[in-house]
Amino acid sequence: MGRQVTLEDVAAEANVSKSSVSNVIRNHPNVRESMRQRVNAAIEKLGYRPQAIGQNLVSGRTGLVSLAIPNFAQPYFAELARAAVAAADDAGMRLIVQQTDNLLEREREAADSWNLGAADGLIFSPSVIDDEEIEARRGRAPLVLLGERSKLSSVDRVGIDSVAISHAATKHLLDQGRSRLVMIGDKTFGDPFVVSEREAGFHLALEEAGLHEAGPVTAVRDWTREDGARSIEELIDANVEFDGVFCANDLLALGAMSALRRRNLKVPEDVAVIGIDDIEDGQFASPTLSTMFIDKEWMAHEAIRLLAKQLTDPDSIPEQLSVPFRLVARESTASPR
Amino acid sequence: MGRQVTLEDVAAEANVSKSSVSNVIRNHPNVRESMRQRVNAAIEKLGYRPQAIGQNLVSGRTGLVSLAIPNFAQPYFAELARAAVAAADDAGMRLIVQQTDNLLEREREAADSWNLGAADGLIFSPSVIDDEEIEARRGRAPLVLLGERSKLSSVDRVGIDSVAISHAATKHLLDQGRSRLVMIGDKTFGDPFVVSEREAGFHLALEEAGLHEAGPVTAVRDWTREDGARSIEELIDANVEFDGVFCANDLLALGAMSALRRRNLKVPEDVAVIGIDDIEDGQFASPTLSTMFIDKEWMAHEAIRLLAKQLTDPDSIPEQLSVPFRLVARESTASPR
DNA sequence: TATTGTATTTGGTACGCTCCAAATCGGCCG
DNA sequence: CGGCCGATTTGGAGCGTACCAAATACAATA
Repeated sequence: MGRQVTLEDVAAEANVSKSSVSNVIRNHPNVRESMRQRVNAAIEKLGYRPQAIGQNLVSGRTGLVSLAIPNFAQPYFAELARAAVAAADDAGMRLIVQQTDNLLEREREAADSWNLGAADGLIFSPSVIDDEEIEARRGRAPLVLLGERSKLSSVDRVGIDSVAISHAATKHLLDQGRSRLVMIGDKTFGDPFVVSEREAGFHLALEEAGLHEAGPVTAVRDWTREDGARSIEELIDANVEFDGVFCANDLLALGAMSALRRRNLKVPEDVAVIGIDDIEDGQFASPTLSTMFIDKEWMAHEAIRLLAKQLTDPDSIPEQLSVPFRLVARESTASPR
Repeated sequence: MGRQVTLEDVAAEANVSKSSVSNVIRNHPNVRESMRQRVNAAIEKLGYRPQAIGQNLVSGRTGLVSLAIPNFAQPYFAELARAAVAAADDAGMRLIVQQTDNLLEREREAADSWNLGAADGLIFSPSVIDDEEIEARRGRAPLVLLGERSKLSSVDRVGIDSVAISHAATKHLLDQGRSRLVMIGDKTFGDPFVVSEREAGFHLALEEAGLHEAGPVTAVRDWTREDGARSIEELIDANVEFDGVFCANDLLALGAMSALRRRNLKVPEDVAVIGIDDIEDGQFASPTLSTMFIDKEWMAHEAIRLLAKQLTDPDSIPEQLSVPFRLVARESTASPR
């Protein structure tokens, strides 16, 4: 099978120089019409397609950005990925994807500048690796972190103010008249920083309400439906009494609702449930799930913007942003009448 | 800021030739220990990282594969993407992602060999574009199609036997004692081939059961929860009587269940619902959703295998595979007692 | 027609790395 | 100690494209 057609082949076919072909392709202003036609004819005839590799070599850029997130199938990240692909597209970039599965080793690989491969930069949503290590492993390539806020001010970051979000979610439960609250999702596994922030927000709201005796916070392995369901069963089996559940994310909340139903507890009559993320499932769950909306499109858009900024100006000053959020009250936290 | 460190810089630092540095990096067998150490020291000192672009240029390969699917946020595709990323990783490849949003124009771009960019090949799950056009637009680059079966035998394809799957799903509803069936999801929008296959399976099962008078099949714009919900409301508003709903995918089914609940119809007591895909949500829906399991990991794995095969042998004979599936009966189709 | 200035075209080099043939090294045998 | 041979190392030629300075073509002017 014939090898790839190159610029040079086209030049030979059209009896012109490589440069002229290049000029036509990149439609350089000063190209005579006759030249354009001759070259285009040759391109057509040979079925030539510019090969990105060659272009990249010259420019030193590939237009590719690496996106490293824990799990593409998890709705929050799936929605984030969707937004990121779209945002990258708008910016004329493409995404190379990596999945860390919340494994430290995989996150290390992702953070390691060794593994950038062809990408011009990295957008990384870390889970278990800590900031210092990310900082240590990053090369000189552009890096944008996604997710929780961080003490690190040397890196561009599109953050989530988990304390404020959790506080608002918990306060909503309290406002709806719930007072015996539990939280699902704590710091035992996963990103220690995230969960402690979410837990902090939870406790903060309880204290503001004068509930100094905090409800239990259950540990989960991952933030999945299974874990949410299991947590509820453990609480019930331990005879914990509660009328409100704050879940560290919507997936846990959906799992929790599923287990509550299995144990014949009615949501929201017996127990109110609220999550975080506002994934689409929540709108169609039964009952519909109250949650904290997080603007994933904004996150993706800003992440791409920050990356582009670094690409343009490697010495730009890092920004730390905080994503917009708001309460979305649905059936799962309706007041018991 | 200092530019990228190159192989040549390392060679200069270590006082050896570029070739030797290259040998050490690619750990060529015949390299003396002293050489290895000297070079590694220099690499360490300069913080050198091989730049993929250079390697690619020589090999003509980037190790990147493009994955084009409609929507990363849609659970079926999210799960497929997750599996694909993992499978690519196992094969030492990485994925560049594209999202077509079921738009013909975007699918054309994806299919167009122009847009392969740095990728060595393309794994494409088409939705609205037809086979002939894909065939016409593909260059010589490796291509693997995902999704429905096709008449095209000139392309590797990991197919879904939609007729058989829909037939099995519909038969399950009938087996559970339902007889007034409707189907949600038809050929008006989206991939004409897919839906007509799914519809064909539906009708086939009805005819086998002697129900020659087929139930209505509602058209949907996309295959989303919203569309599933709207379809149910339209059916009810049109006073259609039914005790079983076959949905072309799980998302439609989840939307349908949500609307049924809103209209005070009990699932499965009043109406049984079944979907296709076995997305994770279904297990935690209320009631849990019966569905047809489709092995997405197998699909992803085979797709990568086929792509690798084409990369190895460009003249290999195209294969058309059919993904394994099976019925997963859950609460939503339990028999009314 | 010679001249000048502008519009086009072109040759050649650089990009970072791999690979291969040729050169060099080092040890061993006679 | 010279000669050999296998083990190492090295120079240099690409890989496909962009860019730039230099060369050439063309048109208009004197």
